[in-house]
Amino acid sequence: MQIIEQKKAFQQALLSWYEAEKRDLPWRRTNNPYYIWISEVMLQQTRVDTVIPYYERFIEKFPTMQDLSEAKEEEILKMWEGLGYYSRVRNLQSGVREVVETYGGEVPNTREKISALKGVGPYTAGAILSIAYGVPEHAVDGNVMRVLSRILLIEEDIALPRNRKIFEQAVMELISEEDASSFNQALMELGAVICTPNPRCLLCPVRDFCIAFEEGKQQQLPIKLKKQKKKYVSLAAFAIQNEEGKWLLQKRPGTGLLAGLWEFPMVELQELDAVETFEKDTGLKLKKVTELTRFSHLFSHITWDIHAYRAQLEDVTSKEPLNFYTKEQIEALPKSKPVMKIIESIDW
DNA sequence: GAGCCGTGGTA
DNA sequence: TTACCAAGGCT
Repeated sequence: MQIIEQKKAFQQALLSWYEAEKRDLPWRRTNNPYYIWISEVMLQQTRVDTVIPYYERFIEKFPTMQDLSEAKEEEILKMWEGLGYYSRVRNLQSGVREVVETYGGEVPNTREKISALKGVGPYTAGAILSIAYGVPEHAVDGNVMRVLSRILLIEEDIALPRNRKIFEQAVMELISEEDASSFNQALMELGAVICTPNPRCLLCPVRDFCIAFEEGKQQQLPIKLKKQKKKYVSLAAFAIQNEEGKWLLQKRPGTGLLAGLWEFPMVELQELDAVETFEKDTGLKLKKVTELTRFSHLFSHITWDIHAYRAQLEDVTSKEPLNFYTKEQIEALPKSKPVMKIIESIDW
């Protein structure tokens, strides 16, 4: 394989470009393994521009692992509000607690130990090891698979998990032992700004090493076959006020979609009328029902069609205790995007 | 291994 | 508007 023979030249071209062109990102100004860890978790399936303000606020609120360890779930969810994939922050806290308790507050520096931490998979383990500690370990994400599939003309389906090891082995062949941190970040940076899905090959620092470019196949790579079908769910949400003007809110279950976030009571609609379905499902009686808004919210795998209503309770005596909150209290609770959209439609 | 788990940007 | 994407991991 010709690129292996030119390994040193490839490394130099890539690293020189990275040193000259790399973006000035907050987490590139530190080697603190805890901060690198936070950034890597936030960056999972999430764009750099989105992450930056969350990262800044998070390390300001929880500057040390001790601080994060002692935080309440409500606090950490609030700091994650709007970022998505909320289990990430619970797993992060769980992993940090384990480091504090088991490793004396020192993030371990071997793949085996660090991979055992909650929320740390093969990519994040390699990223922390190489970026924070300089360990020459692979950190294969979507960028790296796209970049290497082109440079090495790897035509295996990157949607299949078992093909990851092809790319991990390739990185271990090519990685710079002297600067594993910059090498791994450079591959990702290249994928983020040059070797994008629509590649800008004329600006590429390693064009001369790219087999796909040589053969004009860069647009056809990477091969990604799997595509998911979406589910559609129709929901009715009710913003219900009591006599004091407070609003009925409930917390979602601790696992699953939008786990632990707060929302107005919702029911899934089949054929029945929204009010009828709600009263049947909850045992509550509504009055003064008016329509608030209707919109769709797209998740990665589900589409919610939400009908939102404003209402009051006909019968305040309920078997279960109902919790009502003021506008100020609601603003302080962690909420999902759909809920925030409903709130925006309310004429307070 | 396939499905689940958010959100915002982009063509 | 639709579809796909973006520094993945868990079950």
